[in-house]
Amino acid sequence: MGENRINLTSAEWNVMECLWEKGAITGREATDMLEEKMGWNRSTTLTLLRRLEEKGAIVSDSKGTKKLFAPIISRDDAALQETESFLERVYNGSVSMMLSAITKKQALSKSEIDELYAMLKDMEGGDES
Amino acid sequence: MGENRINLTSAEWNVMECLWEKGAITGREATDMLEEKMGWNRSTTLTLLRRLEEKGAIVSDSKGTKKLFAPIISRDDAALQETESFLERVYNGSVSMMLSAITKKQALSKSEIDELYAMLKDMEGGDES
DNA sequence: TTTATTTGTTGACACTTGTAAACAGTGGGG
DNA sequence: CCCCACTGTTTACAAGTGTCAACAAATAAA
Repeated sequence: MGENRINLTSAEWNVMECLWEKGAITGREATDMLEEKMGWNRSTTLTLLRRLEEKGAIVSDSKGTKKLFAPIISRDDAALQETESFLERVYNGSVSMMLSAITKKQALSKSEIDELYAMLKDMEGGDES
Repeated sequence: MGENRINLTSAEWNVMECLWEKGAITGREATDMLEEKMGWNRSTTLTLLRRLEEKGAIVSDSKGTKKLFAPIISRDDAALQETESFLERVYNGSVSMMLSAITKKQALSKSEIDELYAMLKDMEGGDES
């Protein structure tokens, strides 16, 4: 596939979260959810859905009157792309530089630390049980 | 310090990088650097400098004809703020979730892993007992 | 079948961002 | 003293974003 490089705006992320959570939703469900969660006007949500479809992030299936929207790009892919451009822009692409910046200001929670630890151990192949 | 919540755009980051690198620069130096590095027109750089001053990210000192621009916010602070909003938006504020996403697609370099490891060990050591 | 309601489509508008041309003050050379 | 090069200020403009109101098609309700 080639239509990559899809860039989601902040508002669009909120819409996508719904799609990813539900898998596929009708316009009604979307407007309800986002009215609830974000206080958005119906039109706002529908506009965002249209724009998302235009940029190829989702597809819509018009069965009868109602439309069904479903995500094309996965949350992982979207997140990863965001992450790459973010890391590049702010930390010259270095993860550890970011981690260092974070921990300099606010401590990570114990559970967060544990998780990271486990992850790294895993990657390394665990040389230090 | 109270005028926080400064949000830098992608283009503005490039300008700030110069300021952070040099500490303080004249308009001339800035336009030269960014013409070199980004291919920007003189006006573009000057506009960005103005906007950055408007949003309180830098200050200018008009000594005689030439202006001297200097950063107000530190790179660390700017980076941290970006990081927070980014993590929130994309990973629900979870660092480990991000790390996991990254490593799922591309392996971190050995040195990157080592660095992270050291950092964590350091943190953990603090509240061992 | 009229009318009210639901659902989708268009048009709009203010604001931000990226880029730059046009204009203006000024200080040095000739 | 006049003009030029240099530096800074204004104005502009197209795209992108966040938000909706208006309008239209279709359906359910009266």
